[in-house]
Amino acid sequence: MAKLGRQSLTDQIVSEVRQRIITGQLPEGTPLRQEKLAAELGVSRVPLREAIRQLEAEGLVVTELHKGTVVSSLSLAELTEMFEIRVQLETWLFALAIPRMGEADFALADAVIAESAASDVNSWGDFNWRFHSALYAPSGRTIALKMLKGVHDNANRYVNLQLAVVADVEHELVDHRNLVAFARLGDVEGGVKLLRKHIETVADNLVRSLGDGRKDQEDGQEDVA
Amino acid sequence: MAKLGRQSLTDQIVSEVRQRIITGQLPEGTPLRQEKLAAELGVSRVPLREAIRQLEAEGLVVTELHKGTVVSSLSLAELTEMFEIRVQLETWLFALAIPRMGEADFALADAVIAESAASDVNSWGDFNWRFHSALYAPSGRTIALKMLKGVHDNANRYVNLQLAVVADVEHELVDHRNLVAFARLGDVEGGVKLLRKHIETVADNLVRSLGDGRKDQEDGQEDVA
DNA sequence: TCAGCTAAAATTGAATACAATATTCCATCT
DNA sequence: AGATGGAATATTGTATTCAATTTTAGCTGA
Repeated sequence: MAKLGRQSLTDQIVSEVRQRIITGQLPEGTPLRQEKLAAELGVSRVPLREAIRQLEAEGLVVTELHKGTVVSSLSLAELTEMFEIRVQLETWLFALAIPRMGEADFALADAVIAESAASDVNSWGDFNWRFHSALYAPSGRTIALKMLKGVHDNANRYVNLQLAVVADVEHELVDHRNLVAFARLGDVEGGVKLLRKHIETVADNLVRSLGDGRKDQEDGQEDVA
Repeated sequence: MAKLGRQSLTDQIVSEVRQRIITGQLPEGTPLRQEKLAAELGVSRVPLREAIRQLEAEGLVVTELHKGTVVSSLSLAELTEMFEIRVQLETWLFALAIPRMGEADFALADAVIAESAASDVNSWGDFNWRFHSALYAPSGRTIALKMLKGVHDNANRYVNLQLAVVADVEHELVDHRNLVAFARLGDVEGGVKLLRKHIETVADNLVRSLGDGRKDQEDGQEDVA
């Protein structure tokens, strides 16, 4: 773990542990043993504990007093809810963004698409966020974007698990290109409609593919409408 | 600061400092001097630093490496955005909740209204959250509710500043009663319409009353539509 | 008076040590 | 064999100490 110049140990630990969770190196339910993990990262427990506080705020880990911290898990219902939240926030942000977008914004989104198309499937989660945030950034809603990033990060570990199916990525790329096309046309209604459908499709595919391995479905929760 | 049985020092510090920020005891821009604050709270700096990490994740404070932590401030644009986010999430949650509400849910909301009507204006922020969360809890969307609580908490410090105007609280109470009435009738469309108007009115009043004292308005941001 | 430099003081970030709590292991009893 | 109790071990939570960085104060020179 390189000591980057202007970054505290705590921040570095947050990034490292978050990455391990998102990539599945630290699967859900894994206890984070402070002594062991601190030794492995070559730091004391103090910055690690601070990092754990932050990761907990992000919902990636859960701590119980005097019992320690485990990597959190999302039920299918919670995962579904996260995509619902994405629909609510992202359709609004996209609608705000489209009338404010210029050629530089389209070019940026196109660049992210090109880069992600040429890249490794394991990087999809990162590129997906970069694409979506590029799409919404012109809205100027910084707080919502920050909240949304948290949602993306949390859902990404499951997205990453599912992406052995490369066909899904191809479909998502097609959608991404079409979203930019609608934005270029200034077609808010069409863009928002596709975005909603895009997110719902991703959610359906993910929940379906994960549903086989998860029998602890919470009740009282409907499908993404 | 009483030592409650099953709560870590860090959690207690989070609550205490959050409360001080929300009530204005720690105004925006105030530096949090770790040594001084830890001494005042009768704890070491270690749990205080952990608490600061959590408060930072909540957006209530901002930390700069090696320079310390200050109570965060929201621009008018950011405050406006928070109410916009509330509109997006709360109208959705309320629409989901109404068909799922039973007499116990209405009674709970009514009880919060009665309690807040009989209470001190300074408690309004807490009661307001309790009311709104009671209204949406039947939706079953726990993640969204948690995110929403963060938004309410952060905006509350400004709500608390403005509430010298008691007339605003009276109007809000009327709206609250009418929201419950719509829910009782199962009128999703009417309820959502009133809720949207309710939140937008609160936002307009707040921004208008704060606008006089804040000349640092961010540009490029529209009014709540 | 202002600018620049240096040392001292203040503050933050992290390591180490100590206290408190939970878990595991072992012995004993039924 | 299973249950119970106690001691040892592991782990977490927090205090104290040390190291690194920033800020402040004072001095000097132009």
